[in-house]
Amino acid sequence: MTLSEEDYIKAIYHLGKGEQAPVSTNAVAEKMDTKPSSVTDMVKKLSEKGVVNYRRYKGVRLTEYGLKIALSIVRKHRLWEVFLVEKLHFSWDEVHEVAEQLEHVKSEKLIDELDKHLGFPKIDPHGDPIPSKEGEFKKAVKKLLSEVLTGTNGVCVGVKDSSPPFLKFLDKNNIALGDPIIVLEKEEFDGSLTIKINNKEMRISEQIASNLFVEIID
Amino acid sequence: MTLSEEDYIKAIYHLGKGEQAPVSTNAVAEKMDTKPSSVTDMVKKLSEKGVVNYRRYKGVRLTEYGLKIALSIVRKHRLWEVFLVEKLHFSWDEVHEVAEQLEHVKSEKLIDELDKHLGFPKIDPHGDPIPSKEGEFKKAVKKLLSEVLTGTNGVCVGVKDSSPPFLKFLDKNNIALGDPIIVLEKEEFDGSLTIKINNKEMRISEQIASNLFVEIID
DNA sequence: ATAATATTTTAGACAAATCTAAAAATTTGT
DNA sequence: ACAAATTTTTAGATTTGTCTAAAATATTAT
Repeated sequence: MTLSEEDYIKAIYHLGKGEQAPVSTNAVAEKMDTKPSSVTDMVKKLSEKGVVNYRRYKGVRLTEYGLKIALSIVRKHRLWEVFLVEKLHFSWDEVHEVAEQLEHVKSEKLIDELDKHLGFPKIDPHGDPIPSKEGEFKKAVKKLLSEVLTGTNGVCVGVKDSSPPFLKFLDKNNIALGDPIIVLEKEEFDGSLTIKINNKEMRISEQIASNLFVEIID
Repeated sequence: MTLSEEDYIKAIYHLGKGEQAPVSTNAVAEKMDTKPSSVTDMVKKLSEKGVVNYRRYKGVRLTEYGLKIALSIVRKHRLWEVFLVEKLHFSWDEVHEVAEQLEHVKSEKLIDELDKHLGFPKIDPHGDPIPSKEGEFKKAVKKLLSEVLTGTNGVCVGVKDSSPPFLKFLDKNNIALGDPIIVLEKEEFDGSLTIKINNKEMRISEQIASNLFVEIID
């Protein structure tokens, strides 16, 4: 697969939400910042290679083979994102464009070893799940922080209460959307939590925890 | 710079030994596994961009600007090689083709942080020096292991005594050419050394050390 | 149902990087 | 020094991925 082909496969995958729905030429063109006619050309080529099913004017869908390729690219992309954040101190919003380049590097051993080096993470810094080598992955689920089990890894993805005092609290404590979070301990007595966020441990009250949404792997 | 341009720049750099000597079209073609006519075309383009000096039939040389680019590519290549060996357990002979891909990833922060993550190494797993961000680097020097200072990082590059018993000894102890080596301690009494090789500590006699050449940074 | 609108495809052109075959310049051998 | 051999360049073609403009198909609104 060439660079360009891989980019198209990924775009079709992401637009296909899961995978099934056929994706329109225009949608792909917009996502890839290119022209619909270019998409038509590429999609024909991918179809000949057995990567997508395509009928003219009817949109395009990944085949099973194409889905496998897409998942392996997504896996690489997300593992590299974890690497950049955990090992190289990138912030979660800086990683995308670099991972976009790294995901195209071809070496099975590289990815296997990177996975091991990172401790086989199941979730990336944006809270999205990382497909296994075999292309399986769990869906991410949104829960209130107060409802997750001790030991859970997740990512902050939203607030229930968006009042200024609460937002100010988050800001003051350096908690931002997209931050990875781990629940280390739950205090039975008052429902307060010890969490690790941005590599810093802190304790938060049940009130706070029940107003913060996190995305976790089910 | 495109992928292809970067590959040509690197080839011209390596063939130029240091940098100065003009490099023949044929030599570049052979190194890049392409045809001389393709080299001529590319070299014209690089010349227009100010990367090389080129006069037809006279060969090609990097400009100062071109040299800077070459050194930044070499720096990236060698830092990735260190990463692959030290963090991902690649052996020194597996790293090249993967580093060849990684070296093209564009992100200044990525390389700065990688450098930091690796502890600012000065030498790659093949014993070649790593240029600094500013494009400076020390020359590698070949010495007998017995002559280097405690704490030195180096790479096995040859033997003085190539008799079967000595080679058998190296083999039995898993010491091969290309292996990275660190001198941890020198025993004054008998001149024996404690070294770390292949991530394993071992003690070797002065006799052995004075028959093994290592490449180090001066 | 059909006209207007929007989407998608086709046809033909272009730039980048490569190739082959032939021409031009350089180097070598005597 | 000059013919032969070698190296290098030119000219023209090819492939990949893209583009524009026009034609074909599908969708929508009345």
